[in-house]
Amino acid sequence: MDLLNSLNDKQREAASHDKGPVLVIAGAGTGKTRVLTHRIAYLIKTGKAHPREILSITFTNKAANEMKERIGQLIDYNIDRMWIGTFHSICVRVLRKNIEKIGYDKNFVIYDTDDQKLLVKDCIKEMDLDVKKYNVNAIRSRISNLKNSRISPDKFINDNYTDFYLRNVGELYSLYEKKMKISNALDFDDLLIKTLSLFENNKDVLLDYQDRFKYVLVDEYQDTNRVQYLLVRMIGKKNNGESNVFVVGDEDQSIYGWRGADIHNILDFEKDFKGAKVIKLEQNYRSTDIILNAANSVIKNNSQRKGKNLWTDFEEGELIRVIEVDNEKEEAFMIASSILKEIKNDLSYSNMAILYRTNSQSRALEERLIREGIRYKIVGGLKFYGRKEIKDIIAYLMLVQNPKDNISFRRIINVPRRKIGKKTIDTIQTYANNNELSLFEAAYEVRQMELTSSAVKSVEKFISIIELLMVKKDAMSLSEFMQAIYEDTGYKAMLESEDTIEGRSRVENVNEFFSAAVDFEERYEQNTLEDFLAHISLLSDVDKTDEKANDCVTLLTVHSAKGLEYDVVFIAGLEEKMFPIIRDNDGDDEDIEEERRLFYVAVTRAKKTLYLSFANERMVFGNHMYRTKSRFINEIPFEYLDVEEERTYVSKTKQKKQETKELFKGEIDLFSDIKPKYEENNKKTDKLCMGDKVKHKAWGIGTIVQMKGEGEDTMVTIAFENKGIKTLMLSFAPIEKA
DNA sequence: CGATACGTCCTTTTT
DNA sequence: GGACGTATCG
Repeated sequence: MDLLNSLNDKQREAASHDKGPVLVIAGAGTGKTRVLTHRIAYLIKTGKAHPREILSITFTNKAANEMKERIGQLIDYNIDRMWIGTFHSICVRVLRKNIEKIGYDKNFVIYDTDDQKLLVKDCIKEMDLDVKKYNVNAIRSRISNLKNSRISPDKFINDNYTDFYLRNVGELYSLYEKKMKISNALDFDDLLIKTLSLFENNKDVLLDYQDRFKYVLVDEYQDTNRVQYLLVRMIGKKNNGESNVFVVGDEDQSIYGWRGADIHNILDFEKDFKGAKVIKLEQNYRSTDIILNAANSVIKNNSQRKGKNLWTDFEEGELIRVIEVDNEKEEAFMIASSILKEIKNDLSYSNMAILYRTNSQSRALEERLIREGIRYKIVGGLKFYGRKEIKDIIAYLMLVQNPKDNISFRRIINVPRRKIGKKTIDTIQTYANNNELSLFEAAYEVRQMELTSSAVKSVEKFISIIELLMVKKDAMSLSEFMQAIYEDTGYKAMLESEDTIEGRSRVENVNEFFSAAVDFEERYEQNTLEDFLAHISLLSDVDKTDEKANDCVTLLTVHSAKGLEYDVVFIAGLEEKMFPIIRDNDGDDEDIEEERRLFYVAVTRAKKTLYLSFANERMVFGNHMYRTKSRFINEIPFEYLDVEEERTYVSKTKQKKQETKELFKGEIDLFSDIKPKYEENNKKTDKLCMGDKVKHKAWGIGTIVQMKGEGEDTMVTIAFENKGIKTLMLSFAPIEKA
């Protein structure tokens, strides 16, 4: 069949497999997405399955969309009725239809990690516990772990009755669950767990889905957790003993153990699904021989693996460049310089990525990239949807969608200011707690509470605003409704009256959010408010990055980089305690193995060129900390490395650094056509000051609203008339006094 | 009630 | 070095 002609033998064997469970062990870059898309196309084209009989689970929505597209290119069938998406989005789909069967309202909302934290905080306060002893984040992740292990609050409390601290953790867990229920809200874990219990308690519902989905495919199987495994088994294993479960994964790329992912799911697949066929894909089509050998040498230090060895037909390629620097600023400098050098080799920015272990590393890199005029985009980190103004608008949306949502209620009852202060809110909260009501329900009975008449009036006014919006919701399209929210609540007036730099950039953000809603409306048929809310809360960081931002260097964590590839990859911060991250007193072997897998993932993102950098000193919380080279660099055989840079940096005197800077300066200037001469610019520092009008080459006229730093490090924030607020390095910005 | 001023904690990684 | 919470004052 010519559909499968372009595949190699192993890939074809997997794609054309008929009935029965299959585990495809697919090393990095061995074409697993090809196998998945071709398999689906094959199933449909040969008539083995109708699109609606296929359930395909991916790790991100982006991966789902790409797969859909690629299948569409392979065959000429309508595949809209196929289910493809992340575990979470598929569970939402199931729950929207069936959640009433397990005692929730259909209009439930999804709480993200921030919402969860607020809720945990509430619980700690309500139980009058010491905030210092009960760390919100620790409790939150503990609750998450317990939920995923399916340990109930009662059981946990009983098991730990003699331990004061743990017993309280159990009580917090219990209270948290109670509050979630009152708010008719589900957290990320609930989406999976509630689906599981729905299936367990309603066999008929489960049977429907078992019947429907003849073929179940799961990508990134190594990163599934216990609950996800159970879901796959439930839907995949039919009553007649048949199970057409097709999972693809790579135990060497299992990097979500901390989130409950269980590497044993993939290691034990053959036990779990009797008669499973195992197919190994070992030919890599991505990286050079040297990069691959380096990756292999590192990962073989792990014990928890099935074992495989990637190989390639590709040429040997370049040596891996190791860069040793003094600190994170120099690291950023060296990376930026190397990017500019690579640009010379006909590579574009979009072919390059900088990977790091923690999001906080992006700042130093970013500063340098701005300074060198290198376009970049950051995946994750400062999250658009995490901004106050966006969260506020979302809270309004969520409250109208589900009035029981207490977290959202609290968030916006006094934003914009409505003269409803802490005391009033506490009173409502107490009343709500005593009567087992949600805050919104309690607010209706505000007259029964001991409050001043003006407070009562303010609360009632707030209620009527929300009530009106609830009516409007059903009469308007999503985007119209969002506009109504913005105006009716007074939020728009609040932002516009602010008239500060931040205020204006908030207006811009809100507008951007609205255009995202319009976009959503046009793109999807299912485009109600609840669809939109589910959509935005389930987007992954990778999903959120702007595809349209063209020709940019990508900055992202190694976790976010999973599944992606670039010609040139920089891995930054390769120091002990950084990558691998080792927290003070736990030297768990399993943790180190996961870190090593993470490094393996990072290395195998590179197609042609790989840079590894480490700093001898790094700022942590504003303290200088000495660092040593990561063990992972030492695990790569020396013959694959080019450590020349090390010699450049043998001396740590300032003079030596100057020399290196000089060395790169000439090259940098070659490419910086938008960057005027450095010296000339430096003089601007003296001339310009706050409030001055300036003219920018690209952005036109603007006003300086902030200046930070001195001399060549001065940063200016300029409010442009049409282009918004930008922060620039004064010494490099193409601006002049207007 | 709300604005401002300082102290404390923190950081893995994300659906 | 920054987000967030508490203290203090207008």
